[in-house]
Amino acid sequence: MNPARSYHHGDLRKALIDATASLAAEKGPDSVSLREVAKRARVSHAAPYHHFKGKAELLHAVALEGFRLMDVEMSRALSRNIQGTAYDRLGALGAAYIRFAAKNPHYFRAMFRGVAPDKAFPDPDDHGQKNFNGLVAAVQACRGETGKPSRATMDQVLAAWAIVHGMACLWVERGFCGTPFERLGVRVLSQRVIACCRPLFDAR
Amino acid sequence: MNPARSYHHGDLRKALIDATASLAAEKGPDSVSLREVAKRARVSHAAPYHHFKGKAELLHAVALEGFRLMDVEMSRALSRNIQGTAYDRLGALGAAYIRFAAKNPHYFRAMFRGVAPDKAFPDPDDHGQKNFNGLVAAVQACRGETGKPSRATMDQVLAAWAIVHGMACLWVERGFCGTPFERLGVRVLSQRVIACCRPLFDAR
DNA sequence: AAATAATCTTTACACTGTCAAGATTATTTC
DNA sequence: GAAATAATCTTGACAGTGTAAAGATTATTT
Repeated sequence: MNPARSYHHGDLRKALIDATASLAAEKGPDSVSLREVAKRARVSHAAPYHHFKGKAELLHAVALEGFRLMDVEMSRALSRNIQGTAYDRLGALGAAYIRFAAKNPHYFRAMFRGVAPDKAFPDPDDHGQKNFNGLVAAVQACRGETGKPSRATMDQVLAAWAIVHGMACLWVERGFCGTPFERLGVRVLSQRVIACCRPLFDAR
Repeated sequence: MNPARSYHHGDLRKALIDATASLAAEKGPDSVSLREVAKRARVSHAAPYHHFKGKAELLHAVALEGFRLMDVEMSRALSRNIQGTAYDRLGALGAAYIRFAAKNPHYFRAMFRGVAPDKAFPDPDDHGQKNFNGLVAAVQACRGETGKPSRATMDQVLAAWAIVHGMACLWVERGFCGTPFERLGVRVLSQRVIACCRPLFDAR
């Protein structure tokens, strides 16, 4: 039997998540409606309620998918830079963060628009945590530190995260409009910022 | 004649902006409806359309008001630190940026949620530009540079902006949940990140 | 005083999120 | 395998939403 044409959809949950993401990519995140998502999945307007408690939970699922995809990209960036300095790897990590946001603004927005406060929905795999641990390890490697991260290390982790997150947000939300950075591409901007911050993490 | 009770409101435009801001502060930015804004201003649900083309333009006006308020705070921060090093002033500027976002998350969100792309609405005073120029000047002062800012200076401007903006976004959107930074307050976090980045801007 | 413009209200419409009740299919139980 | 149960999807309904058009009221200009 063809599951695509049966009364039951087969894998509607994933279809809804994908439809939401693509719809957000096309029309912006604020104009994604549950009904159009359902229509795009060729399903009635109330069908999503059998897989999600409501719109918020669907958007949260999109966010989790985003964290998963980002985790994949970050891991790739690390594995591509095994034969480099520790700072090369940290820089590659940061560049991957920004590149992911620029390439998938819809996912990125879903990930950082009030997702955390709704702790009602648990994170099965917690890719966000994995990303964070990878960042800590990369900073530690730069400082030649092992074991429990020191406070100075955690301060640098905070700084590194803030830098790339700020760049990502400003780019995604068009924050550079009206400034001299307006004309530059993400690649150039991220490269410059990372090079500029090198003395912070590569000290000695 | 009492303007508050006449058929004409008197200063409905400002009342609508304020109502939108306070409503966003209470119920979150996504659940602010034009109709409730109008109700809060004791006016019929279609009255706002005589002052704004639609919901988007009203939100844009809130964003502009946010830039104005932020400009005030940043100027204050500068004037409070006249008798300090150049880096003190830059740090104060950054701290003010983060503090503003933490104290006025609704304004901050309105300012950086796809405001720029709608270039249809002009900015009368452009406080965003003023803020940016202040940042450039502060970085230049740290480097003892005068005249046209060099590329190295602009790179540092980019880095400084990204750092404080990233911190602000992560705090406002609860991005630190699930990390060791979760328990710390904004003040501590911003202070640490600024101190941590000092060698970048205070070099020599 | 009359005419015009600005401001606000009323009415209407399509669209939204959500729920309840019923229809259809899959899975379990005997 | 047949009956019972659960899972999934549909239909219908409701209050709220943004927006537009047309009418009512007040300010401003002529």
